[in-house]
Amino acid sequence: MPWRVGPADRAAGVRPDPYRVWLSEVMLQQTTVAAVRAYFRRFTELWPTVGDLAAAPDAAVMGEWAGLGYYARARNLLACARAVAQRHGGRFPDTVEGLRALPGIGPYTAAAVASIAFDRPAVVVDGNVERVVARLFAVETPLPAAKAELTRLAGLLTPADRPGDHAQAMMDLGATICTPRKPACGICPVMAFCEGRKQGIADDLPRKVPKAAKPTRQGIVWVARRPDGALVLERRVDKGLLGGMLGFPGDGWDGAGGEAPLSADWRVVGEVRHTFTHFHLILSVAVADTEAVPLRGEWMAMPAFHATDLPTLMRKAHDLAVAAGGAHPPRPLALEPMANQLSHPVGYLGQYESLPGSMEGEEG
DNA sequence: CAGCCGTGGGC
DNA sequence: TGCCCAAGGCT
Repeated sequence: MPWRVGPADRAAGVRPDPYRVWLSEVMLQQTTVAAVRAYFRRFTELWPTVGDLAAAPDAAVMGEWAGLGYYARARNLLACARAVAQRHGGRFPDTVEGLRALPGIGPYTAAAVASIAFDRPAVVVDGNVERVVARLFAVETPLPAAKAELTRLAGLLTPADRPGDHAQAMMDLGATICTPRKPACGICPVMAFCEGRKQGIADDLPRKVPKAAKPTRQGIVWVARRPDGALVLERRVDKGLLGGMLGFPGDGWDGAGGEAPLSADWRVVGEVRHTFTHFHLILSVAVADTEAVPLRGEWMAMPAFHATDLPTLMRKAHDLAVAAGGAHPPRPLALEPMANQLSHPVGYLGQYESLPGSMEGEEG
């Protein structure tokens, strides 16, 4: 990833830019590297410093985050940037405690930024580290109950020397070798010390409590289309599902209830299926061609609004509604590819700076 | 502290 | 195709 500092620079005392480390760590919360890469590039192009981000309009940041998910992260990202700019003079705190006090920065992100950006000996525990440590010490207690014990054990491994490199090495080990399924124990640099492998249970660790089944909800969104291509959209409240994001007015599929945003000849043109973290959704998409003034939301059109500003569920509804013909067939809109379809995974092995044990000194 | 909160890729 | 999953934080 672009925030990484090469061995020569690191030897010269160069540390990664805390802003870029923080931004990438927030984006990587519960999100894959492949999905993050294009977003990280775009954000740092638009807003090279935390001050630039702090000065950005809410709608611009939410629109750029669209498609990445967990939208509270984007709201907290902006709140954090503004706090750093206004209360810390544009510099990130260089301690775990200082970082932890900022919005959207929890135990993991505080430790990661303190460790990677400031070389503090913080104990960095993400899902990768939990897995690596559970296997190394053959911890059979299921998560999340095992969390405290895994953190304690991870602390035993954290060195005073080069803690930032250690943290990244642990996470890289989990991402590339000590993987959730079919770990590559044969090429693991620490296989000799792995109690899980010795006991033949590494593949099954860490154990986790089974998750509840997802219910299926149903609902509808209304897509009002104007002859000039404008659509009726509304900004969702800053909490809950898709909070703070643009969307089409909908009914009670999210529990809020509601009616069509305006009176018109609504036609259901199809349905969209989407799965959220804790439920499946079957969403009917109704379309009407009208120029009426909406009771909810407002008419929006390019360039102020772009389809890529929508979260994925709404993007699906948008694409279906725009593709559906009507009394006033809209001009064909060029559907831009979603940003995260432009990125491709690349191997991490070439980026290793160091790993404990046999991979020490191996450079990319 | 358990529930809430997205998404796309792998199998 | 459908199910399962993965680099947290907030309340």
